[in-house]
Amino acid sequence: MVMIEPNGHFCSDCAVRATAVCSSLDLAELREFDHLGRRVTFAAGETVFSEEDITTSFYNVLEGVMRLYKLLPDGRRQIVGFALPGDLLGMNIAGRHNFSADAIGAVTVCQFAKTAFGRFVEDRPHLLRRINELAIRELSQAHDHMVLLGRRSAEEKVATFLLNWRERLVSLGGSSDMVPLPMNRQDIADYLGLTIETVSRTFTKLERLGVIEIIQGGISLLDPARAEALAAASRSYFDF
Amino acid sequence: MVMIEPNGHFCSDCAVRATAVCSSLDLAELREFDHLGRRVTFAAGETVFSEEDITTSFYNVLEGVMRLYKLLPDGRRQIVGFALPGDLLGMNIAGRHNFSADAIGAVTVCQFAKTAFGRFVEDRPHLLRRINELAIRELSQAHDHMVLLGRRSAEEKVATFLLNWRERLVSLGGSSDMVPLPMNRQDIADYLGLTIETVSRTFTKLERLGVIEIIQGGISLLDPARAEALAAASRSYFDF
DNA sequence: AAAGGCAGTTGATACAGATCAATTCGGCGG
DNA sequence: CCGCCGAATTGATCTGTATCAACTGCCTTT
Repeated sequence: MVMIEPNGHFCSDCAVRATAVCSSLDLAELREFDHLGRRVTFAAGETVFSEEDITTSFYNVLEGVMRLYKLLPDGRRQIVGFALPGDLLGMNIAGRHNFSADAIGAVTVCQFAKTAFGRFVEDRPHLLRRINELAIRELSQAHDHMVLLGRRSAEEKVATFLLNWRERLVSLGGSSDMVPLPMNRQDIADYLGLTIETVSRTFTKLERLGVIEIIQGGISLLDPARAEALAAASRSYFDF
Repeated sequence: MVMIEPNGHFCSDCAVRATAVCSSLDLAELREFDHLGRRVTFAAGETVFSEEDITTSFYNVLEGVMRLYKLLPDGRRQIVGFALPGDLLGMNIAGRHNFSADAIGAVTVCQFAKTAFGRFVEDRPHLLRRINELAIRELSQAHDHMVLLGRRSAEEKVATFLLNWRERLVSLGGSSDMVPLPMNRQDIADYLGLTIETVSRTFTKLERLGVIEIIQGGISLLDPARAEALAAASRSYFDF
């Protein structure tokens, strides 16, 4: 973990300015906000915080991808989400994180001391409303993911994952046919409630079907419509 | 759906006063709040709102149990949660519910028009903070449920469900050995990502093990410690 | 360029839980 | 009290995914 420029950075030219929590702040507030956060960088594989830890900070992801996960005592892991630039981490009840977070590849976050951040939010209901909005959006995504985990087949899971991941990257300015997958197969398996072998086989199957092409560090989405059809729970491609 | 006493009720003697959103309101605010909500009753099996519906109201559960679920186009169902007295429903993004809600047995809710409720919240940050707290608590529960759906065996799922359900009922003043199950086996199956037959077999198994006794409308928890052991992911009962 | 190592793929087999099919139980109307 | 009907249970069998095991390919180190 490396801290850079404790205060030498300005929110006004931050990359995630438009999408993150801070989108609800005006210029005067932003200037104050500058002094609250500090940029911190984590190397690939480093743990940013652990499930049992007492929450002392909020984190705003600026660059990179993180895996958010929970472990069972015997080592089984469920990844509850991947965090991308603009995502806010650290909201919790009872003062403890409810999942762990690792950097996948290098990650830069904007870290806020919980107390200072709390004071800042105190008399800014619009910021609180923005935080609430983010929490509810996440809750909604969590519900969608429950459907996937509880009721979808391996093929549907993988196709859905690829499409959703692509959509998130597109909304951050990514291309729509090349889909980078910075996480490894095990991460994908633990996200989808599958084993690494099943994920691998399903990728291969989708490739054989001409839906995707497996390339270094990701996939190329050859047939998005077909992928949608495989992801959806419709009985067949053309039934209505 | 039956509306009773549009305004003849008082928040100050509401059953869920202490646990619901309204716990953050003072007496003066409560008096104002009286005029915002109206009590509405739903019969067993009635749908309170559907996933596609535009959100026009918030609902505060006063009595009864609701199932919250999402459907796939081909009819597969995932129950994302059960709502009990004190729970707040209707928080959403983009103005649409993100799941459907049915009454299991008779249900009474306190219904608020979204616009009026929104105005009331507007200049009451403490209420907003309370709502945020509830949203984050639900998000945390959602994460726990993802672990269950993605990484736990049928036996662990059922044992975990029974313990968690009991805990919720206890916190509402229920007894701790008799656990009523107002939902049917299909509901439990759709909540746990299992089939009805697997749920039934697992209940029978737990009964054979002497962990529970299956009784009308619920179970009796004979051996809570053993149930905990089955729910947890430890390798064995006594492993170090 | 060879060697080592880890991530990913592929194959063979096992098994938990799904599916299909009766059967039993319990509440309710006549 | 009897017969009906939906919910729950139980049984037999099937199957999707896990598990166990080997192999491949790519990057890294020397």
